[in-house]
Amino acid sequence: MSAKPRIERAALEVFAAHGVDGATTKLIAARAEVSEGAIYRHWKSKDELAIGLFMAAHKRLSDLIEAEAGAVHGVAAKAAALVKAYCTAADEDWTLFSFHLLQLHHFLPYYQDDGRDPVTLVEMIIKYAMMKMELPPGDPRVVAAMAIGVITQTAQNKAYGRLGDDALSAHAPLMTAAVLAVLKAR
Amino acid sequence: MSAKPRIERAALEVFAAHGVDGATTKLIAARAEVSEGAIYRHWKSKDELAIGLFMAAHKRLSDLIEAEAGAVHGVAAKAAALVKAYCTAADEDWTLFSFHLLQLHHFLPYYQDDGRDPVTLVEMIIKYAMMKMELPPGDPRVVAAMAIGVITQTAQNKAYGRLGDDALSAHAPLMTAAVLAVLKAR
DNA sequence: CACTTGCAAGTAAATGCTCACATACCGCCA
DNA sequence: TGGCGGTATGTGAGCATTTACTTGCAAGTG
Repeated sequence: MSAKPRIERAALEVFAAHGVDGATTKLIAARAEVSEGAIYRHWKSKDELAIGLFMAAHKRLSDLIEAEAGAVHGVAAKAAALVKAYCTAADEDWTLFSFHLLQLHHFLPYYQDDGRDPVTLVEMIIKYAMMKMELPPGDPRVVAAMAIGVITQTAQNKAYGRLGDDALSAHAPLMTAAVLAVLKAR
Repeated sequence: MSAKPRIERAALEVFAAHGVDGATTKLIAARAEVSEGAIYRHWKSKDELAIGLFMAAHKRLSDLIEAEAGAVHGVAAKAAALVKAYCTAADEDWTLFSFHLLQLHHFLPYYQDDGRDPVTLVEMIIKYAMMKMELPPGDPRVVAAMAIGVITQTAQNKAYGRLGDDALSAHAPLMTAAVLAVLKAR
């Protein structure tokens, strides 16, 4: 079996557990049952490996949000779509998702803001809904942050082991109601 | 002027910017305009320094939540108190607060759960309110996470520079309404 | 053969931390 | 008051270890 996917999995787990700076190439190699040199056959540096994994998660989540939210109309449906996007990403690869969640701030300097990150996407949805009077007025940046916070903090607490082993989607109905309530609250 | 407080400030800034593992003792010393050795006159290790700072922030926030929420009655007032506690902590020392916010997961293994962390405190408030039928039933762990997420994600986006330079408390009314909406939503 | 993938041993640089030494501070008693 | 000793504080060169990464070689593949 090829080493590359094994290294990716191992790196993901180690990065999620120890952070990018706390992770060592030795640990990653050991976990993948591969020599350290093997890593450098496929990536130029530890950081390139980390960035690649992070961007994959980032893109996956952004794509899901765009697809789910773009397919429906009305605030309630958009809220449900947002929750569904996060839950799908979390359920289909929890390690990748939690790595993205917990290490976000490490990579902020890297990703160019092409407006395709989750926060900006949600901001735009909210702005549009406010224009159409489907939502009461208010700073869209703050409203977006609060709505996303409902989901991400729940996911974080799950990552911290405070919510048991249920999939994130087990809490989707509750989160959907809460996101919608946040959007409408003022 | 004594070096200890200067080191604490410098460490806080460097930890917040680079993370605990990414921060070097050399950088901290340089920023504090102090020799590296001076750090070790006051702390046994870099980690001890980091843990000390983190715990100070952790305790401050927990104390504020306990005090503010303990002084009022009713769900609406408790929600306002929670927001006020976070805003006070953030406004009185933003560097300390954002360090605590962004590096939380690094210190999770350390703090013994004596039930005095912010999440547990909020969970207990919610449980009690549900018992008294002031809130609709639901998993208190998830409801607490969602309510806190409204505040922490807003703070995180501010830390990421997405909300301008206003104090966190500038958004307190909006956050209070949102937290209350989350608590009641189902 | 050409090319990719993997290994084991190694390298230079960096990191956290120490230690011998210097200086500032402070109570104490003549 | 002023000199004295003990302690707390700060220095910076230096140490052992760890780190990311490299390199020469071998085996698999087509």
